[in-house]
Amino acid sequence: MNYNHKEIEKKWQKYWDEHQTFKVDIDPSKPKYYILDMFPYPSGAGLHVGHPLGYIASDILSRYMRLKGYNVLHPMGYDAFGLPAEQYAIEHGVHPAVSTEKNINNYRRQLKLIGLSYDWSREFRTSDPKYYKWTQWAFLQMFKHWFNNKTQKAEPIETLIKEFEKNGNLQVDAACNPETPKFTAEEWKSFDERRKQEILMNYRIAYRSKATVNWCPELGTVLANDEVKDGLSIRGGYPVYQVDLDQWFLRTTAYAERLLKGLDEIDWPENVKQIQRNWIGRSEGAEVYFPVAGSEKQILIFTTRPDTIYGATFMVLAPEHEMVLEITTDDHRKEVEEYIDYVKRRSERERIAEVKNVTGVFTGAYAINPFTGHRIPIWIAEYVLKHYGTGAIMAVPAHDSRDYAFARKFGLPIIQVIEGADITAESYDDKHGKMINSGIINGLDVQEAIPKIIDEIEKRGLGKRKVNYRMRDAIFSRQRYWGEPFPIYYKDGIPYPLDESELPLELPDMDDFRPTKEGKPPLAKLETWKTKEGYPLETSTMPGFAGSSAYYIRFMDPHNDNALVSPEAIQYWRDVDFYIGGVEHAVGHLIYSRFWNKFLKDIGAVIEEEPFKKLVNQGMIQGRSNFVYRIKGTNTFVSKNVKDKYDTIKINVNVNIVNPQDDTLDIEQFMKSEVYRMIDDKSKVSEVKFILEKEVEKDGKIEYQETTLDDPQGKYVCGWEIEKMSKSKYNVVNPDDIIERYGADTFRLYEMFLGPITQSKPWNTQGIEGMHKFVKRFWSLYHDDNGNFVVVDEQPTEEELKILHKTLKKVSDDIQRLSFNTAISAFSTAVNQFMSLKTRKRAILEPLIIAFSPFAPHMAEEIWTKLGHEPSITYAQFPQIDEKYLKEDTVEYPVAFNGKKRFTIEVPVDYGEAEVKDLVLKHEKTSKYVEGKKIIKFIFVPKRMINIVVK
RNA sequence: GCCCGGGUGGCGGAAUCGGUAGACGCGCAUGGUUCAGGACCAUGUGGCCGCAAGGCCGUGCAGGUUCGACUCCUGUCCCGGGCACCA
Repeated sequence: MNYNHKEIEKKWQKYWDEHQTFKVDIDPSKPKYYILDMFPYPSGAGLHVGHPLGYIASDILSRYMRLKGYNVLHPMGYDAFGLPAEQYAIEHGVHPAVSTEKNINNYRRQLKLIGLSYDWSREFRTSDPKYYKWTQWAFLQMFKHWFNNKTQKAEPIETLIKEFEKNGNLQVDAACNPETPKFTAEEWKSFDERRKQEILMNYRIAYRSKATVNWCPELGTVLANDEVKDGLSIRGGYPVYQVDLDQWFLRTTAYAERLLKGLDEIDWPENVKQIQRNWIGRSEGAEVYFPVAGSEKQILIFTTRPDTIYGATFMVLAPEHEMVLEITTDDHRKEVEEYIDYVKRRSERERIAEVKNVTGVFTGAYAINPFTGHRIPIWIAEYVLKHYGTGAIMAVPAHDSRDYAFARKFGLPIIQVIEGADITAESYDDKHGKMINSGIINGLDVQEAIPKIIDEIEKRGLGKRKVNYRMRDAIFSRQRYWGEPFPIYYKDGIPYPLDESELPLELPDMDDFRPTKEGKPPLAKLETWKTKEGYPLETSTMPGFAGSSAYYIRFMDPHNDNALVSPEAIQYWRDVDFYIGGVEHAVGHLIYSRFWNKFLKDIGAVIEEEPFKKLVNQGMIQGRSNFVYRIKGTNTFVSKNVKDKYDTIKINVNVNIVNPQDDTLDIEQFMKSEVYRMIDDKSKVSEVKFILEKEVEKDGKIEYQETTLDDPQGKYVCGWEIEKMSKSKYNVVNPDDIIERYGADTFRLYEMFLGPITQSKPWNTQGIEGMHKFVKRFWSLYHDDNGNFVVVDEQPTEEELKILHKTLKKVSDDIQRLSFNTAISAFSTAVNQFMSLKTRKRAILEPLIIAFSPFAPHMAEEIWTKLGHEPSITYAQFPQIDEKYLKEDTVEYPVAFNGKKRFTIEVPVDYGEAEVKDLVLKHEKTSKYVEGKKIIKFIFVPKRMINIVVK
């Protein structure tokens, strides 16, 4: 019998399961290597062929590293809490725990079918109380710590209390709420419990605060900024509004500097680093106080262009700025209040849609420009954001395009302070040029003016140097059911932490998990949601990213009930060496994880500053969609090449009823399954008509003619396009089907062969045939036509050894640089060569199968045992590469004349320039190109090429 | 608008350091095998001219540097992604 993938793959998957082949433990005698896939959110749809791309790549690397003697930690688990399961539950009445369980079982089945070498003993899901105990624990630690800016580290809140008792907060430099009042030790001691807790809350790393948040009424929850796009929720696409609510936050901004610096030390794709830098949004500048005319009040602004302060001709505050109503004069109050109201009602989406239409109103108040002494009007406008900087700006219309547009619209003065710019039609925003009209900095270049003016600002006590970040603290609560409960209870409305001994605080079972009509979380409906003393517990739950923030740590020691991770485990495994996943997590998960890890490092729970040393983003596998064309207003479908004279609409048709070779539609299947979805008047299914096409040759050219169903030459040809693979486009290819037909080994190889791992590329089911052929050819190196094992113990030839060692070298290099497609090419070349040499020798074929085993592990195991070894090939040793066989005796040099290659010449490898030159000049073909010409230069690049310049 | 990627045969892609462009595979063509289809095997396959030998052109486009450019530089077009009133 010949190669039977079904039998072999089943056999070895069972063996791996029963023997726990990939189970790892701490082993100080071996170097560790931690390879992690971004764990999946198990959706009901299961895996399509695009999902395993990254898993297969990391699996090949894992298996390769094992062969190289590393102790490889390669785990898998499930990110199981979150909105989709709950949304599904609400719509279908299935409890999220039930649907999650079902989906996980399906995912596990599919993953095992691919032959992925996970240590399944470490599997967990984030919705398991044993797991989320440690998510809650980490939250409690964040609640009990503050961030000391001086040490750039989290410290226990007790140290802060001690300092308050000693010196108040006058000498404290902490990441805290900017509105925290200053107080002395005496004042601190005089505060009551409520006041003390309120103040401490301003310092905690996990804290509760009223804040303007993205409220999505349709989902009944608050969303993080990265869960909102263009004013709509990413999940569901529902409108999102800005409202003030009490929320839990993580003080991620405290770590802004460390998050930024850390990026320089890690091996991540440059674009992901760039996205994170952008998101952190560091900018240097100054904070400056502008006094309000005729008042004691001052307005603090942030600017990155203090050099242009002499050109500041007005000020603008965010409409939500707390001083707006204080400074507004009575004759402008009505307008101002109306404007604030107008801004509040607008969703972010509307604001974005109207970027070019500048709006704003005058408050009636004036400020004094501290450098020019001029009275400048104070306006409010929605283009100034409450959350960035201080929520107030000095407007320099000559050198800022937004201020310029505003000044032009409202007729405000424009003063140029940088020489040479033409500001008649637009502002000059560049940071180059000489300062003019600028008092003490006149004549300086912008770059010199900035530090000088900041020095002056500081000297005069007007403000100070300031680094500002665009990043905001992460909102950490969701008004939903299916998430981790907070280990927090309320006494007199003040939040207190549960004792660690009470963890995990388990999510109670509920039947109706819809949010209440008033927008209260589902848990608020539970009478029993209280501590044993009867204090009410926090009713919101943690967001989706909570459970995924430290899961990589938990995999190091997944069943430890006494600690997140044991000291021995973290000491040994330390961090993730290789992390692979989609680029869509560039800011969400990957920022939160880095933050979480840094915090855990500060409290001594982990060792490394950065959690993921190397990151790779696999590309997307796109689908090939097919379309049918329906003539508008009818139930008639017209074939692609004859559709142009009709007014048609194209509709995605299920790719499984279209022949991938020529895109012809299976009309019978179509009538059975698809038609109903596509026609307008469902009662007229019986009237569905088709206009087919047939090819006709006319004057030597092929033309398409319309024809009907009863014409045997007639066919319905579908249109096609490369699109994202998704259920709604009916272009999903299921890995189960592919594996059933071709086997997991072929599937793995084909996914890798499609192209570079980081690149997106279309799935093409046609091509897999070629890969299947290759796998069978590989198998046939070891077997005859009747399936007999035919490997023999004979001495290999020099030629065979050369092919083997070159292949080993190439494959080894390619795996290390993640170039799996070229590694497979190398195997293909080698197999072709061994086939024609009829190589049957153990000394060649045994090393070859070891090297191939990361790619096609099932076949490799089978051959390995036939070669007489004990299973499993997993812990075999990667063959030694012998340099001796990589060297050639001769080099084939291309010989070019004036840069054009004319012929090649075979030269012994040890020939020097003089000998090669001699050979080339004597060569019969050379005369043709040098005849009647002069040789100007002879260029010889050893082992590369020869170029002769003639004239 | 700004910031990253990327444009190579009919298709997926290769060329790792400036040195033989198109490896490997799909598809296609021809032949063998077969009652036939399929499977398998062999050969060919960037374009143009040519029976051939050979020649010319060719990595989005236009220039430049170099003995030599897919690779480096300048400009430009197109495609994909990220950010976008961020002071």
